[in-house]
Amino acid sequence: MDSKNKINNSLENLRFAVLATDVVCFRMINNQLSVLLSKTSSTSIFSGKWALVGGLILEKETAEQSAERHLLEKAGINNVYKEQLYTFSDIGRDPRNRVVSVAYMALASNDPQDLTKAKVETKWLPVNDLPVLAYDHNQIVKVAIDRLRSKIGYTNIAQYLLPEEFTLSDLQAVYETLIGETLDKRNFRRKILDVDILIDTKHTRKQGVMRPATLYKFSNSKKPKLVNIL
Amino acid sequence: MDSKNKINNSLENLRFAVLATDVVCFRMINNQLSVLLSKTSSTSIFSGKWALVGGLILEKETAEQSAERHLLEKAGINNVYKEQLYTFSDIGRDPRNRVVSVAYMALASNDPQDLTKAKVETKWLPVNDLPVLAYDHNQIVKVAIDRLRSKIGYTNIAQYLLPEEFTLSDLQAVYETLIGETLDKRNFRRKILDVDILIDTKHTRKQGVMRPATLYKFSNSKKPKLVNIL
DNA sequence: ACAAAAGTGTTGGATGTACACCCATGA
DNA sequence: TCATGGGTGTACATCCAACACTTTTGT
Repeated sequence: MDSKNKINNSLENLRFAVLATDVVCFRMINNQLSVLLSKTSSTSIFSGKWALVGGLILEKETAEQSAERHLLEKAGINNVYKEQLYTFSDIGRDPRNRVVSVAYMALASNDPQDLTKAKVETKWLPVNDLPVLAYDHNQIVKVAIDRLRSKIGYTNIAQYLLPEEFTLSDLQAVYETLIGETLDKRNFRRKILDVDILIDTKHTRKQGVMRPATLYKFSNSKKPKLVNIL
Repeated sequence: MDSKNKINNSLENLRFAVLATDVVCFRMINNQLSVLLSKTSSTSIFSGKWALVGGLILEKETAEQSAERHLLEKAGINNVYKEQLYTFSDIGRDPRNRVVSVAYMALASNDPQDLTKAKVETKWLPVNDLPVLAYDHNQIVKVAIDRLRSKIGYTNIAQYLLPEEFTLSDLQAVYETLIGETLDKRNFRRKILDVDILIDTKHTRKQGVMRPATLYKFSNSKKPKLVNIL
């Protein structure tokens, strides 16, 4: 790469790969961690298999912008928490061409989809019950689950899986599902209230026949104090 | 992307980017966290500036293989701990072409270089004293430092910055440098020995005029138990 | 009055922190 | 014998885990 000519001459050879992004978008459904899938077109080599939402990165967008765009255009999801997960560059991961994919993890709360904007068929499946997905997408989901499980322990990331206002029982259920064990209600409440990241909204929610629960929200003004639940 | 023709016709347009990798290789020098830099060629647009070690990803290699290759070919470094850091895809990060870089963090112990294999001029600089680097490499280094600082708290990653055998004082110094505060010697030793990841090699190291220190090594057989130093 | 989830305190054990002196060695 | 880093124990405070019953509501 010493002269400009050399660069230009070889440029076509160096541009051998297509860039893509895949988004592992999680959401809690009936206390199960669920992932957003989209149906591949019936003419693709994975004809009819389910895949993550994603697609090509365009020349004038960053990987993150591309992930946002695909989430919105394909699934009608906008404005959710998102973080870069890992870049998958195995040579044969797409049998047709070399495709390098920058994967993202996204976390949504209830009912995040505006289906009028969704261009492809999507569905949510519990992560414990996934079929064989297209490409290496099972592997990508696994990496995302590991990341989410580990971050729940030392960050307040759980908030992105909940609506704006939620009960302490809702929050506890998210923790319990993600770490896979039950927690003591009294200890959980004391700890989560002690670290001072929740605000009592003074609202309550009645459901059915039980005593109404008070609703809390996360105080995003405070510095991200760690929560050491178990 | 419905027909094969459409794919082939547009493929050249979709291959707009060059893929590269950049490696943030850390090492402790005189109790300072230091990073490996390489000199850019004097004909590059960053003529003479220092940059991370890295380069293009080739058609037949993964990002990780490419990072390994560049570390070896350019800096003569082989067989070090390595983990994927982040993928940088900002549109203007290389002023000449669109270059998407998959960055890695590498951790080396003392004197990891075989300089007979190093093809370019390199040096190690303390991270607290870096000049303006080429491209967005200052930003990449910052991400790597943040990652390392945070992982030191809940993993045993410190081991990769030390030689095979080391004293407890060596290990404590790595922790102290990375977290930026001093630790109590007795508490540090008790905790690190309690978690049962170190093996007493029965060797000792004398240096200068002091009492010899016993050398330990990490027991990689054990499951990666966490160390909660501070 | 009952069903169902909300909400609430205490105690014993474990863990973490603060702290200062003697030891082994080579010069 | 001195200078240097190596190595050791205890007491107090704090944090964490285990544990069960009362409250509020709608039917």
